[in-house]
Amino acid sequence: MDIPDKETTIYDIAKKLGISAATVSRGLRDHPGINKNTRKKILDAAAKMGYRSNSMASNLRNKRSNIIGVIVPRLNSSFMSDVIAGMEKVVNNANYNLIISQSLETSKKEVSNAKAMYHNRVDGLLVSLAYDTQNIDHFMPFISRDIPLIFFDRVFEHDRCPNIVIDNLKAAYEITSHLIDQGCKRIVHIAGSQLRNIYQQRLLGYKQALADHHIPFDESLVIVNNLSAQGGMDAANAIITNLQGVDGVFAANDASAVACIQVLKKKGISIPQQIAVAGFNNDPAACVIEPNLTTINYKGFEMGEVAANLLISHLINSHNLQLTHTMLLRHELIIRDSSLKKPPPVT
Amino acid sequence: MDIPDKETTIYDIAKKLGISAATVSRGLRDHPGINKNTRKKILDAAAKMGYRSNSMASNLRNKRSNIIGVIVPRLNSSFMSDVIAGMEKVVNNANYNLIISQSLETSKKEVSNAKAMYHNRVDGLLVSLAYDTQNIDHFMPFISRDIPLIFFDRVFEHDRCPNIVIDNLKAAYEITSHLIDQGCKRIVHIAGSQLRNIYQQRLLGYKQALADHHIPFDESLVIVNNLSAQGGMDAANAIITNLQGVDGVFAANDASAVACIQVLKKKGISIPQQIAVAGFNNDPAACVIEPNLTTINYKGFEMGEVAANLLISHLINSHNLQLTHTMLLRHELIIRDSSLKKPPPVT
DNA sequence: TTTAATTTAGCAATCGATTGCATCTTAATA
DNA sequence: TATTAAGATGCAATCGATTGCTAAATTAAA
Repeated sequence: MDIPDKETTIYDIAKKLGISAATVSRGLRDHPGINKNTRKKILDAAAKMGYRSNSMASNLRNKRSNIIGVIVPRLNSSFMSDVIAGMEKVVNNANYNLIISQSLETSKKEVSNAKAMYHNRVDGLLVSLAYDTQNIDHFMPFISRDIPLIFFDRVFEHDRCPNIVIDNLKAAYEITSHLIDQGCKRIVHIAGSQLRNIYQQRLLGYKQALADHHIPFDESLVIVNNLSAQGGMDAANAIITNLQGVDGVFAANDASAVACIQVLKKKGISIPQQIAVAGFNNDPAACVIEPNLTTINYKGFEMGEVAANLLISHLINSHNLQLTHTMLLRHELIIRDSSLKKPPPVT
Repeated sequence: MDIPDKETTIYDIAKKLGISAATVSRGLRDHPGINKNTRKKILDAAAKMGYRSNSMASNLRNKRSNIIGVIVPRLNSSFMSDVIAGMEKVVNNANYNLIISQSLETSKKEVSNAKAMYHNRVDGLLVSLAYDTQNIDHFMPFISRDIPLIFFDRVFEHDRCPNIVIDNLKAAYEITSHLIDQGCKRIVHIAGSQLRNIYQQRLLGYKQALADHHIPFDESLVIVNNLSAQGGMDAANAIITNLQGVDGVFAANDASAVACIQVLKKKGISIPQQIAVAGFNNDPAACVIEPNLTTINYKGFEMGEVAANLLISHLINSHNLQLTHTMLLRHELIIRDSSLKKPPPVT
C-alpha cells in the first residue's frame, strides 16, 4: 500500500478505473448491484492507492457521527477500565467510536461534558452519574432529540433511558446477612450519597437484612459521607469515639472500608474479632489490606458490553427505546478474612 | 432555547434573518468583516432556534476531524486516569475531542487500535506503548502523513515523535541509593520488559547506583517479568529459594512490589528489617500494604497536560514537529516504612 | 459633489461520499 | 426474432459549513 501525499478519494479511484464514483462508492461497501469483477478491481485499486474512506464526508451525508459518548465519574478503577474495555470491544465491531470523559464526581463537570457531547453530535450516550448529580436536566437535549441515552451502574430512573445495574439491594442484603451470621449485632453502615441509586439500594439492603434477622435499625449507625479514604477514616473515628458496642462495619465501597480498617487497627481494634468489616466492589486494595476484605464483586467488562450492545441495537433499529427498562447483571459475595469471626464451615 | 424536530442549519438562520448563509457562518465564528449588530442578531437567532453547528460538515470542509486519539496500555490506574483528565482539560479548551483506546498491554491490540485511529482520521495521536511492542511500524502511516504523534511515559525514540517522560534512570538511581543508604548490600531488581524505555532506564539507574556505591553488579539479582502481581509473587519465591543473602528489593512497579511483600511476609521474612522493599509509581495500594511502600511518585495530570499541549501546538502551528524531542517531568522519591531499616534522620 | 477608501455582505464553488432514478447491456423467455 | 426481465453502471443532487472573490453600501477625503 502506498501512502501518497494527497488523500485518495473515490474520484481518484473512479478516474483510474474509468468508471464512476458512484460505482466505486457502492463497490467499496459491497452493494448488491455491483459486478463481482468490478468490485474486485475497485478493492484492489483502493488498496494499491492507499485509500481510506473519509468519515467526515460519509458522516455528513448519512447524518450520523458514528461516535458514542461515555461519561463516567472516574476512570481510575479496574472496574471502570473493564467497563470501557467491554464497551470498546462491542462498539468497534459495530464501527463506532468512543469518546470518553470523566465527570470527576462533580455534577458541574458532568453538565459541561454532556453539553460537549451534545454539540459533538454523539449518536448515543452511556452514562454513570457523578456523586452529587441531582437531576438529569442536562441530558434533556438528548432525550428530546431521541438520541439514545443509557445509564449504567449509577443510574437514573427515566421512561426513555434503560438502566444497566446489579441488584445492589440484594448484594447489600447478602453481605449484611453474612456479617450477622458471623455474630455481628451492631453493624455500622458507611453509606454514600442517597442521590445515587447504588448507595440508596445498599442502605435498603442493609436495613432489610437487619429487619429479617430481627435486629432493630439504629439510625445512628448509618454514616453518610463521600466514601473516600478520608470518609472511611472519619467513620472509624466516629465508631471509636461516638458509638458503643459496634461489632461490624459494612461500607458501601472498598476505599472507605480499607481506610476504616487502617484506622481501627491503628487504634488497637482487632479485625475481625472485635469488628468485622465488609466493603463493596472488589478493588485491588481489597486483597492487600490485612485482613483481606470481604466484598461484592461484579463484572465491569460484561456491564460495558451489555450497555454498548443495547445502545448499538437501539441505533440500528432506531426504535424500542422504552422497551428495555432495567437489566440486572450478576454479582457475587466474596468472603475474606476481614469478616470471618467464626471459622469457615468445612465443605 | 427550543429544540425543534429538525436540526437547524445556518441556512435556516439565514432565511429567518433575510441574510446569506455565508454571513451567518462568519457571524457565528466571530469573523472580522461582520457588523456587530448583524452578528448579535445571528447569535440570538441561533440560540433561539436551538442551533448547533454541524461538526461533520465543518470538519469535511476544513479537512480536520478535530479528534485526538489516545492509546494507552490500560486505564485502570489513578496515574492513567489523571493523565487522561489532564489531556481532556487541554484538549477541550482547544475544541478537540479525545478518542481513547486500551491496548490491554498487547502489541496486537495496539496495532489494531492504531489502524482504527488512522482510519478514523484523528488529527494527532498520543501513545503510551504496550508491554510487548517491538517496533512502531503500525504508526508509520501517521508519520508519513505528518499526523503528529507523541509518546508519553512508555515512549519510543524517533526523530519525528516527541517524548514526554520522567527521568526514570535518575529516579531508579535515587531509590536504589536510598536502599543502599539503609544498609542494603544485595538488592534484587524486579525489572519489566527491556523493550520499554521506562524499564530499561530503571534497570540502568539501579546498576549505576550500585556502581557508584562500589557494589558489584550481580546479574542473577535481576528478575525480569511482566510486573504483574503474579510476577511479584514469583520473584519473592525466587528470592527465598534460589538466592542467598538478599536484603533489599527494588521493583519496577508497585503491583509487583506489593505482591512480593505479601509473599515474603507470609514466609516469615520481616520487612524492612530482613529485606527492604521499594516500588515505583505510588499506586493506591502502596499506602495499604504493611509496611507502607517506598516508591516514586510522578504527576499524571501534568504529563497529560504537557503531552496534549504539545500536540495541540503542533496542530495549530503545523510545523516544528522535530523541534521538541524529549520533555522531562519531575518525580519524587517517597520514603515509607517498607525501606526504613534505620530510624529516619532527625530534621 | 465627486472620487477613493473602507465596511459589510453575498455568490457560488468546494470538501467527499451517498443514493434515487434513469440508462444501457446482456440474458432469458415467448 | 421480438419482448421482457434482470443486471450493471452513471448522472446529478444532496448533506452543511466554509471561503476567495466580487459587489454593494457607507463613510471619508478631496
